[in-house]
Amino acid sequence: MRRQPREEARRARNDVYRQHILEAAERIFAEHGFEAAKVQHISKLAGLSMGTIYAVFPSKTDIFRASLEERGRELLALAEDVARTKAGPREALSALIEGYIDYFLAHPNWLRMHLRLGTSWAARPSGTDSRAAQWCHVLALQADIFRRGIAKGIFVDEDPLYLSKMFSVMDQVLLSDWVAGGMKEDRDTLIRRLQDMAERAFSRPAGSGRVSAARSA
Amino acid sequence: MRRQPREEARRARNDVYRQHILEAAERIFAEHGFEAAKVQHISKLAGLSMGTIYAVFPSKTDIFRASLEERGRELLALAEDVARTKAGPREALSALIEGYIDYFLAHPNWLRMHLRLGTSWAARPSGTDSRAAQWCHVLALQADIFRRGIAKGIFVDEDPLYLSKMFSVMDQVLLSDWVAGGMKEDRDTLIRRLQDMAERAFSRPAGSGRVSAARSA
Amino acid sequence: MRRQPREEARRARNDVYRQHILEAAERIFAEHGFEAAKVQHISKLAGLSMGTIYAVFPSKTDIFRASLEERGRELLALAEDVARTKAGPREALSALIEGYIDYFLAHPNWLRMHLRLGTSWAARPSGTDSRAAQWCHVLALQADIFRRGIAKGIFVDEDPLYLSKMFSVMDQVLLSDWVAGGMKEDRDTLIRRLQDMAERAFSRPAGSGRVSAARSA
Amino acid sequence: MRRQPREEARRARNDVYRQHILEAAERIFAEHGFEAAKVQHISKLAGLSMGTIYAVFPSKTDIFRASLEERGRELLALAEDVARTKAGPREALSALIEGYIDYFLAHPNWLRMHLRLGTSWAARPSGTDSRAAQWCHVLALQADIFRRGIAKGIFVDEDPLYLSKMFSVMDQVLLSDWVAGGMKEDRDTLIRRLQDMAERAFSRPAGSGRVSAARSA
DNA sequence: GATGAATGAGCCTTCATTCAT
DNA sequence: GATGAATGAAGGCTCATTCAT
Repeated sequence: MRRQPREEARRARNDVYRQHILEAAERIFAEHGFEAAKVQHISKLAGLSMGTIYAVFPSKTDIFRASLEERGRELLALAEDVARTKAGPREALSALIEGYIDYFLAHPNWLRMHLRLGTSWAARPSGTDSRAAQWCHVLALQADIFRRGIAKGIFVDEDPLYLSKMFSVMDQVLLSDWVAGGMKEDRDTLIRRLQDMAERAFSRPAGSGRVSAARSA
Repeated sequence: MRRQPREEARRARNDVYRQHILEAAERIFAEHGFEAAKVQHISKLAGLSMGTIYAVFPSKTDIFRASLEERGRELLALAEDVARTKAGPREALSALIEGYIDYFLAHPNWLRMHLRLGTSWAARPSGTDSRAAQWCHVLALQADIFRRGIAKGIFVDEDPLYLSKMFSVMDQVLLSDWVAGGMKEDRDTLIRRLQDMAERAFSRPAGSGRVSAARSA
Repeated sequence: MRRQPREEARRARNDVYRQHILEAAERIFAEHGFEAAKVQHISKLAGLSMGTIYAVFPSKTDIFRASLEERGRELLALAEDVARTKAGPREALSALIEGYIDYFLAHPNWLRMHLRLGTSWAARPSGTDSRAAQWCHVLALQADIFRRGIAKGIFVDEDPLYLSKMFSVMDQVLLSDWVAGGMKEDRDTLIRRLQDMAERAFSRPAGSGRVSAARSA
Repeated sequence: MRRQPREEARRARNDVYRQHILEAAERIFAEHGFEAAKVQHISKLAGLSMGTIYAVFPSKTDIFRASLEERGRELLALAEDVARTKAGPREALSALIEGYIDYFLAHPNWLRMHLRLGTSWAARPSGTDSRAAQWCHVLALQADIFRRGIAKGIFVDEDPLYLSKMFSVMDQVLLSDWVAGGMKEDRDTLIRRLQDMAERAFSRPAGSGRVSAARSA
């Protein structure tokens, strides 16, 4: 029973280190990419010794994975939350947009790191890692929203997963464009721009189906 | 005059090697990314010795750059051609879609490699290399098409560069989705899907013209 | 104030390594020459890992240069000291002989390494490095002693730089002969042999030149 | 019997190649040193293909060795000739000086290559090769001249091999100084300078020793 | 427990040597 | 016989990981 508090203390300290390391790592990974990033740099930036880093994470790859998964989990939770609470597909999409943009604004390094990966929305990421599974999960949740929207005639009749991927990259392009442009626009402008784009890209054109199709050709 | 044919032969052989190496390299780079790709692997896949590889390319980095630039140049030429010959913004966009899809279908590994980079449409690509400049050029050409379309009231009134980036990733997502799905759809289906998506995403919604246009200007 | 000792300790350890590596390297370089010497060998001989070697010296070339320069600096200091303190050219030469022999006896591997270079007293050493400049400096200092001796009618009327080079190789031959012969003679014998040789080779023969020649014998 | 002429022709052609390659090699070795010299360069300079080079010499090392031995043999022959024909030690030394200087003036690249080795007069040259043996032979022949001179009271009473080595480096320094200075002095000046130096360095000083000293002056 | 110096496996690149033409 | 393109073993250097303090 005496060991309990000590164990707790250890765990608490470990968690503090964990977050601290992840933040440093994200910045390094964002700036150099996985391979070019040196654990030494992470250690320096975090102000922790190599030993401490390796006491918390078994390997460089694990740090990377952890970052991807941890943030991914948060995004996933966000998507799940939206999927659970928002009945209307349009409202759900709108909520996702707000949620994602807020999240990325809060974690710009992770955004850059994520953008660097590029393959996120591609098929088979190099490692058969759980990060891919996670991302698939996010895409699936989004796809589900699209599926419901398609069924209701709100969204265009395309493969929901395809729409889901399109949605994700739109999100990413918007933000990467924002990063590239010096992060000048404010949150609401970003949200509106993405809302507009999504509205256009995914909404079934008025009167489409049957008749008006002739006009769109 | 006797030396001429020999020199030509050498050059011809060198070009064959060059293409052969680039193809092998693109596959390796596509699968592992630049850093994790080992020249040894490229050499094995190409069925050529290290020495031969290094007789054609001075370094691993040069192979990478060459691939990016060579293909990039072709894509750029394509975009320039479209920009020059197609007067109407809508026709130009349509021609780009056909051109890109045909090109990527012919070079799937390069597509994957390109997708891996991810940063193409992001701000500051890792190296201050000409590849970035090239990509910027492509984006600028596309942006010009959008600018003309916006001026004519055909496309939505958004930053043309932003639209240009969106267009590029849509292209890439479509194709990466196609790769992920086992390359089942045929060319025309792909083109139509992308045409539809672009039409929706970039065309000024019917009725949005006229009145509100004044405000947005 | 706490960091001071740690920093000092690091520096001290680094210096120990530095000397240790240089000693091992000198032996390897002495035995194989620069190109044929493998860093691996140095590492093995020093009992240090590659990483440690490269933590102290940035490159193989730097190890070589460091050795040449470090010892060269000591020799240069010796020559400068002699040039400064000894008024009479003959005493100066004598002091140089003692100094050099003592120095080389203390650093036989460096002697062999230096002998290998061979070009020390030749025109254009391979690298346009400071080592050449250093050696030139030593030769110039010696030449100055000869110049003064020539002016006083003590030394033969030849190009001082030529005499300086001759003097240097005599030194080297004596010692290399001593190394080749198993290092049997003691310090004083070596010094006497070189003194005698230098006396004969450089002193103005009796009766040559004017009057005072007689006194110089 | 038909094969004989063909065999002879082959041998003759081979000899022409051999000399041609050696000359090119000497220049390359002189300029870059053994390790840094590339067989490719030798091939280019000689205007012969790699295959031809390797048809004549089994390896790069063999080219080097051949050059050293071939020229060394000529020098050895020269020394042997002098040793055989010149009775008086002083005349012999004088003849050697003329012979060496003429030889080196005729083969400046070999001189530079030889100077680069540096170890000629050092103890144990890296390879236990015949070149060392050869050089030892030259040194021994010279030593014999000195021995005779010492016995006659003409030369100073020092180890003849030591004197022989000293003589060799003096030769080399003189020539390397000449090379360094832009090869301005003419043959006779060089010979006189070396004669003077040798006379001073090796001759028994007047009045040293008893009787014969008078004669030696 | 924390440190950071030490380790050494692994990669890019070169060049002596070979062999198909 | 001559060619020179192709080969691949080997070496300099880096950096993820460990362990003595």
